[in-house]
Amino acid sequence: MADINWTAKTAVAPGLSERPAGAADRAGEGHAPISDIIELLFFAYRDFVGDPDEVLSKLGFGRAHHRVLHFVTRNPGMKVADLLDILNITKQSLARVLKQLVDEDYVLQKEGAQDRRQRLLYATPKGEALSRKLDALQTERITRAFAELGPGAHDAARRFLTAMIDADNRDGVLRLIARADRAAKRE
Amino acid sequence: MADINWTAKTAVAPGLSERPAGAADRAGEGHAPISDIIELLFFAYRDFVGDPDEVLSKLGFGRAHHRVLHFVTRNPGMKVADLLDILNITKQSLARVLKQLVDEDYVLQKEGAQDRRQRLLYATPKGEALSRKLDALQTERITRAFAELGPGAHDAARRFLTAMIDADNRDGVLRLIARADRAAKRE
DNA sequence: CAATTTATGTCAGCCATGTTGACATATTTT
DNA sequence: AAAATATGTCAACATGGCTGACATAAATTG
Repeated sequence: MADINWTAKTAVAPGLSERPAGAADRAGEGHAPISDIIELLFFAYRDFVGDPDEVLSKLGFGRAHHRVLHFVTRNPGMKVADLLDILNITKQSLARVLKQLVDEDYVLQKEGAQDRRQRLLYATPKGEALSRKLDALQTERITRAFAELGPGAHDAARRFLTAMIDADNRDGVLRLIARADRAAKRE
Repeated sequence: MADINWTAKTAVAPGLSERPAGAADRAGEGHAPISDIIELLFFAYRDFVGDPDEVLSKLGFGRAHHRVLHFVTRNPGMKVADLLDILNITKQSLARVLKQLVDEDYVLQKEGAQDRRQRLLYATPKGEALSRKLDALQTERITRAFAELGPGAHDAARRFLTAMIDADNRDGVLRLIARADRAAKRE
C-alpha cells in the first residue's frame, strides 16, 4: 500500500503541504462538508479489503472467493439462489469462483433434503479455517478502531452503516446478520 | 439492485424467515459480534457505489472514471503522480481511464509552471458538472442517513471511518481532505 | 556540460471478475 | 402431462486491475 504524499508544490496550494492535519482543520469555522465522508469511505474500504487480498492472492484466490466463503461459512446450508441475491452477481460469475472453492475443498454442496434440486452450501473445515483467518484480519482492524474510539463506537458504526444501505434492503440484511449471529452463538 | 430474500426454508433454520428483525435481535443477551460490521460495510459500500454506477454506464464510463474525476475535481491542478498515490493503481491502469476522460473533454492537462514535465490535472466545466452529479447521488444517501440518525452522526461516522484507515495513511488522507475543503470554500 | 534521475506516456499482453444470451437437466408444482 | 423452478454450463465480451519494456522531455547533479 503506497501512502499518500500529495505534496502539492503546484500552482494551486504552494507550500501548504507541511501543515499538520487533524482536529484543527475540522474545528474551524463552519462544519465540514459531506464530501469528507465520500472520501473517507473510499479510503477506509480500500484498506479494509486490502488485508485479506494479500492472503488470498497467495492461494490463487481473489476478493470474490472471500465473499463467497465468508457468507457460506456464516450461513451454513444456504441455497445458491440466496447467495446470488446477497452478492448481487449473476450465477455465471458465481459459478466460476464457487467451482474453484468446491474443487479445492473449501466448500461443499449437499442436495437439499426437502427440495432435491437445491445444492445447499457448506464450508468444509478447510474452508472455515480460511474464512476465520481472513475475517480475523478485518476484525482486527475494526476492533482496533473501536478501541481507539471508546465505548459507543460499535453501536454508532452499526447504525451509520445500516442507514447507508438501501432502505428496501435493510430489513433483509439485518435479518441475515441476526440469524447468522444466533446460529454462531449456538455452536 | 436485487433485494435479499434469504428465505432459508432449509435444514438450517426452517421457518425463521418471517420473523421481524431490528432492535430486538440486537438488544438480546450479550453484545453483537464484530462480524456484523464486516457485513454491514460490504452492503453499505455496495449500495453506496451503486448509485453512480448507473449514471456512469450510460456514458460508457465505469467506477474508475468516477474516482479519477472526483479527485481531480476536488483537487484541481494535482499531479498525475499524486493521483496515482491516492488511487493506489498503476500508471497504466490510470492511463486508460484518464485518456478517455481527456479525449471526451471531462479533464484537461496543463503543463506545470515550475516543472514543465508535470501534466497538472483539471476538470473541465463538463467534467465538473458530471462530478457534481455523481457526488450528489452519494451525498444524498449520506445526508439521508445522517438525518435519520440525528445530530452527532456525521462526527461519529467521520471518526469511525478515519480510524478504519491504515494508521500510516491517515494523516495524508486527512490532509488531502482538509486542503480540498479549504479550496472548495474559497471559491 | 554531460550524465543521471524524474515525470509521464505508451505498447503489448495477462488475469480476475463482472456482464449477456442460450441452452441443458433434474425436480417440483400445477 | 405440462409448466415452473433450481441449478449448471458454454461461449463471448467488457472493465479495470497487473507486469514488463521502452520512449521522451525536462530537471537535477557531478
